[in-house]
Amino acid sequence: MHPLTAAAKHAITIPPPPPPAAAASYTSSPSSGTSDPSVLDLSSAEIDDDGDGDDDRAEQQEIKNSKELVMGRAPCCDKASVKKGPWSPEEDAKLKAYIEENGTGGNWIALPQKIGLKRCGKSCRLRWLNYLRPNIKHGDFTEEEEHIICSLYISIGSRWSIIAAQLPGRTDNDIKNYWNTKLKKKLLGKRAPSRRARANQDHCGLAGSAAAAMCGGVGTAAAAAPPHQALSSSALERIQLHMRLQGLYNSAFGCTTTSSNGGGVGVAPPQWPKLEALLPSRPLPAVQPTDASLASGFLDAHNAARRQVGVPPLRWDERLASYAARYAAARSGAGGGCALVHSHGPYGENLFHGSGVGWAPADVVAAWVSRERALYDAASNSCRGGDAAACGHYTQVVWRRTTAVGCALATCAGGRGTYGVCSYNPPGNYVGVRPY
DNA sequence: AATACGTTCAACCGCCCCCGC
DNA sequence: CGCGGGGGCGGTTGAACGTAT
Repeated sequence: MHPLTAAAKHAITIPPPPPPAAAASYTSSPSSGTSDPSVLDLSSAEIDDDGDGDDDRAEQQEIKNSKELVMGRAPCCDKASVKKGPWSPEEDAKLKAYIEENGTGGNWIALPQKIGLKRCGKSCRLRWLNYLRPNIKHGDFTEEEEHIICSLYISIGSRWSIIAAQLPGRTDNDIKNYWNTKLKKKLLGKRAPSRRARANQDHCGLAGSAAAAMCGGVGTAAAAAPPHQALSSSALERIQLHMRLQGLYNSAFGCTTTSSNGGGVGVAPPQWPKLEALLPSRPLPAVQPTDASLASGFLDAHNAARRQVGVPPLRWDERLASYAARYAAARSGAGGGCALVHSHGPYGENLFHGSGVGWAPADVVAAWVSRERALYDAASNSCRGGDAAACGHYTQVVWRRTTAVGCALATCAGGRGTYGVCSYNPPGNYVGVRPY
């Protein structure tokens, strides 16, 4: 049994992330054959056997389509009779009025027929979710929103729906567009090649900016490899972007990522955030507990959760508390950005960031425990809903072999939020091991 | 003024997961 | 338990508009 790498210390059985996360996965695997995201498996998904995966995909799709025809599976909607393209104000009004009056009825496919819209149900769903539903925000992303998007993108990659869940009023589509058209360029400080330019680069056998870089002579293993062993261009682009972002992000937002330990190949992968800790704003008066109440507040909340699963209580450890306090101070300072980036220290670690001030220790622990407890499935020792990062805080809180905890709270620079750190010893969240 | 090039963003496509039967 | 259908999601496209030459 090996402990997880520092990067994954706080979470268990994280599903394979998209290539940006995999890009940072040059550390050795502590537990081969697992879903450990720190393993970049170049031997499988990203290798295109004949250098033209499109042909394979087309062939597979053809086979699939013929099967579907034989089996008589109905298409999502009759493409011949549905309207496509931009929505008219009349269509918008029809859809909005119906949903506001009746809801979706739990069946998007049937909805357009009910209201006489010549649209695919999926198109209606998208139009409602991305444009018509109430409280949608468009454009004008704030610096804090940019910060959250960048922090999460670096950690979890292009999981736009998860990122959108942390930004009330924003849609995944909006965030995706904003990232691709503005934020990525802002961070990289370069212009993406036009489609026309990309088309001109296709003679290299690869498309996209990473491939363009290779055509220009940037030496990489993939560039040197014969075409049939090349990584897909999108994967390479995301790997390259991810590596560059780790460095650039530090200067842009004052974040500390693993690349600061030496940078580039060989460093530990970036931290996977615990997403529920990015909580919406809660305007409360600033009431900082005394040191004693802070300790007992954290300890009591932890031990209440542990009692519920029959795990022995933790004791307060001043050394751990001091470690947590130093890191909280550094991270909440002007250069730290209050980013949810782990310290890579010797202890287990849960991080918290809430907007505004006035968060009590019990609130912080509740943010880790209250929802995540329901997400942890003891039978399978994994998080429900497919998001394996979703219950890592909770499993650390109730980790049986952890005996001591020390925590700290700090106010983010400019009073723009509260940052919390709990350090645990011995650390928990080992792959393949049940918390209790 | 005309054309080429770049940017934005709504919408579509297709894959995958989950749930009900 | 397997299958089919619906919903969710990420990737991609293309029209509209802006800017540079």
